[in-house]
Amino acid sequence: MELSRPRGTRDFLFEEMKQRKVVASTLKRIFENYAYQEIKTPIFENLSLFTQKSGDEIVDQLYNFEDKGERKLALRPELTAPVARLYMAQMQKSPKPIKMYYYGSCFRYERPQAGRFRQFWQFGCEMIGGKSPEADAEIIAMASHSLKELELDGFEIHLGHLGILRGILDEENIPGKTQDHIMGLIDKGDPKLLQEFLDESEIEPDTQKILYKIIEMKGTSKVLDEVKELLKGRNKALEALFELKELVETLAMFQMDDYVLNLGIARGLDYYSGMVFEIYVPSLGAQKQICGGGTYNLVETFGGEKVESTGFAFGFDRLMAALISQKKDLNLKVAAEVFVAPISPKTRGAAFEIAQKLRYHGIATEVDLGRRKLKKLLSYADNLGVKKVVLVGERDLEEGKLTIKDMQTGSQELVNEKELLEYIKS
RNA sequence: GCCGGGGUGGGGUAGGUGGUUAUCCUACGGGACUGUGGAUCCCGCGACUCGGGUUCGAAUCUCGGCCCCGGCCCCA
Repeated sequence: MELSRPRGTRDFLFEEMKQRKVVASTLKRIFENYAYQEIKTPIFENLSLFTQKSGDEIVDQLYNFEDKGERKLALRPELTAPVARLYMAQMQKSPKPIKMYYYGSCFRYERPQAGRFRQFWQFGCEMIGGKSPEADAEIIAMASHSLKELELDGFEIHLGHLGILRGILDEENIPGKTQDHIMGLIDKGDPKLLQEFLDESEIEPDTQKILYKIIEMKGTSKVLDEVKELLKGRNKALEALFELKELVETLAMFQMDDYVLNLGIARGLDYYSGMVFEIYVPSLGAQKQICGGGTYNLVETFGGEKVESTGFAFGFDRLMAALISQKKDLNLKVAAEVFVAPISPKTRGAAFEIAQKLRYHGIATEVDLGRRKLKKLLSYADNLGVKKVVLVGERDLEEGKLTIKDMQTGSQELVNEKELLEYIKS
């Protein structure tokens, strides 16, 4: 029998699960502080949900199958499309903006490597409707706030706007498909390939120069003025630039200044339309991106009424990898706070009574289930990391007392049975 | 899909020019030891990724598969 895990999957043991739980609950707390509400969608969807958006090519990158009713299904490769589907089906007439977040695993049929698995987790959010610089700013501020709360060091937020590049190309009457191809080349970050393509295209040399310059533009809000000069007379691109400028000004009101403007961000996706941002942790290596998002128009590509949305998702596993590599103290809980140890077989019954009492009062408690000797119990309790051991002895019980051992100091104290709860809680 | 490096008890490891019973730490089980024994000591359990080849003999050499690690492609 084959007992190994499928390729690209992982088991998470106690310690790792605790770390992941701490991080997930921190993110939940922050998102909820920004008035986002959690949703959950199915692990599998109709295959067409994903092919409609990204074309049939993606089929070889996802886990798809036919069920017994010959329905074509796929394990979800991401969560934006399912959320858009949910919105279309049930929320189109809900008051805007709709703010929701999700946490769940996604599946892609890819070659596993650093920071890349076949089952991976995304923690993200979508704000549907209510597009404004304020909305975009709040989202970016929330992403940044989340990482600060987790005390992640060395992350870089890169912020751009696709409307600038698209605007230039639109005004040159470049057809959509060609535009997508160019954006793809820009996203790759390989100047040679881009140049080769542009050389063969019919794009004016002047425009080409501007494109090259813009995708190199990085830095503080000063670059916006430089870009403005470059874009003289190109109204569509200027409009996008103005939007970005407004966003930058609004970010200042959200006390956000730790980002880099990067007009070379293209994000391979064709449904992104406006502001885009990505967050990197360079120390992670090849898969350094831990977050990506922006403004998009997905609902429209699904045939719904046009509504602008903004969203982003953390690559949860990469975020974990970054935090763990920085050895962040994640406030891990131990499995049990208290261990109840019968000193002799005769007090086992009393030990269960005490353990149940503690548990009903919300104290994580472990008790001897293996009829082991005291030495083993103390050793086990030590391994568990409990703070206190309640020693249940015959002689003490006769006087209505219990011995409580502090595992850190080794000191012991006799306590009245009735005062146990108070003593433990203090 | 491509390139490179790997895989030894539950966890972490030594051995690698072929040659007795495969090293050590830890964890686990038992005992010294039936109310303080979380210590110490003793005993025990437990592994060469899988399959083929070379060989009298393979953890070691060789070929292939699987999986892991790193990189490329891709990355919604």
